[in-house]
Amino acid sequence: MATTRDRIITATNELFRRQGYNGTSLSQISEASEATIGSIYHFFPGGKEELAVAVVETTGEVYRQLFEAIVAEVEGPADGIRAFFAGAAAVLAESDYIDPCPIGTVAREVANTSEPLRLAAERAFASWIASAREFAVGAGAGPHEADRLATLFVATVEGAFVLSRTQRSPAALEAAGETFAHLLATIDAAVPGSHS
Amino acid sequence: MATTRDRIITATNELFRRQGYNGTSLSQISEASEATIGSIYHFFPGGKEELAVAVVETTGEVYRQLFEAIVAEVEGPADGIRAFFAGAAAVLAESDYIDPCPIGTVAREVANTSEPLRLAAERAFASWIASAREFAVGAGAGPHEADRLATLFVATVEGAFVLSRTQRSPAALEAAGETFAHLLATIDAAVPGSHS
DNA sequence: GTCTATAATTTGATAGAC
DNA sequence: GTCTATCAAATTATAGAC
Repeated sequence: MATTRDRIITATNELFRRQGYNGTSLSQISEASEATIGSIYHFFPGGKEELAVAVVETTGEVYRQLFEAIVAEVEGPADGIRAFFAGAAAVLAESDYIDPCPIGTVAREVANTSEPLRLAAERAFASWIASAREFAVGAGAGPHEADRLATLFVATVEGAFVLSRTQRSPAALEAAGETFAHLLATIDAAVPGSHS
Repeated sequence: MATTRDRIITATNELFRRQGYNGTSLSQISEASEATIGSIYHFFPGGKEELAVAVVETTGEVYRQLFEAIVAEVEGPADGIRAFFAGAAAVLAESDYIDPCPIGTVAREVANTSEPLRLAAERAFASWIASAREFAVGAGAGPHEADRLATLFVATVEGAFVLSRTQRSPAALEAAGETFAHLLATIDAAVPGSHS
């Protein structure tokens, strides 16, 4: 059975996915989590901002593990990446195009107004990039190429979420999946940066 | 001299870039635009939502023209794309990493709560994709490949904005620029979709 | 077209009983 | 740990004089 703290984080995560940080009120969180405002402040004395940091940290870790699990269970890096984007597209369509990732939304909203939240989002992205970098190295990329591919991968995932969600179509995620699979399959030619 | 309506749109655009839609209040817009709340409702009777639609439409058109101007003045598609991403990185760093594009932020915030705003963002993205598609065709892509590259291009731009802004580093935009220039330079091999 | 005044509601946050 | 009651401030929006 979920603890109160977990219920609050889960409910906030889902509300952020639909409405973002500023669009979600504590009263909504209280109602959705079946916890009183007093309980929320008991677990997160810093209020909404501290709660949001916890949500970003939790989600960042969950998604990092999810990425690693998906690509690990498929043979070959190109097919692993393909499976990842295909899975994301399926989840998005099933959820009626609710944002899969609250971190990107929150980051864009508050990067200039809340430094603790910006840093939490930066840490989450950094952990994804580190994970993707390892994956790229396993696919044959050199350290420099792996850096670049990993950074671009995370950016592409976030961007494809924005587009697919707005268009209510998996097209952007599909385009990203196919192109990235190709980049991994032709890894030496794909990244021209080794001579720069 | 700028009309009151233009001042309101410009000020709102800049506030959305820093704080997003829900994080920006009408009183802030009133102060920044030096127009009273009454004037705002005079020009936008539908209130904040109608104003935001106008901001998204205006910004979408401005950026479409900007993209076309940048790639037109450089020789060769690969270098044109490189110039585009390099320019975006420079603007971002100069502006202390304020979001270059309010549309992506607003789209993510309200895609599930305001259909008029979601549709405005979708139209803006569609116009960019159409412009990029023409560019890809000019670079030698077939119609199918051009569709895919153009969609991925817009997604990559948006995603690189999220990452560069959160990381306060141009790395993501640079990675996107180099990889996209390469994709355009090797256009037949880059998009494996023609046989699918 | 611009202004002030204000209505009605909601916000994030706190205090203190239990 | 959970609850209710409440605060001060801010929110979108409207009315009506000028």
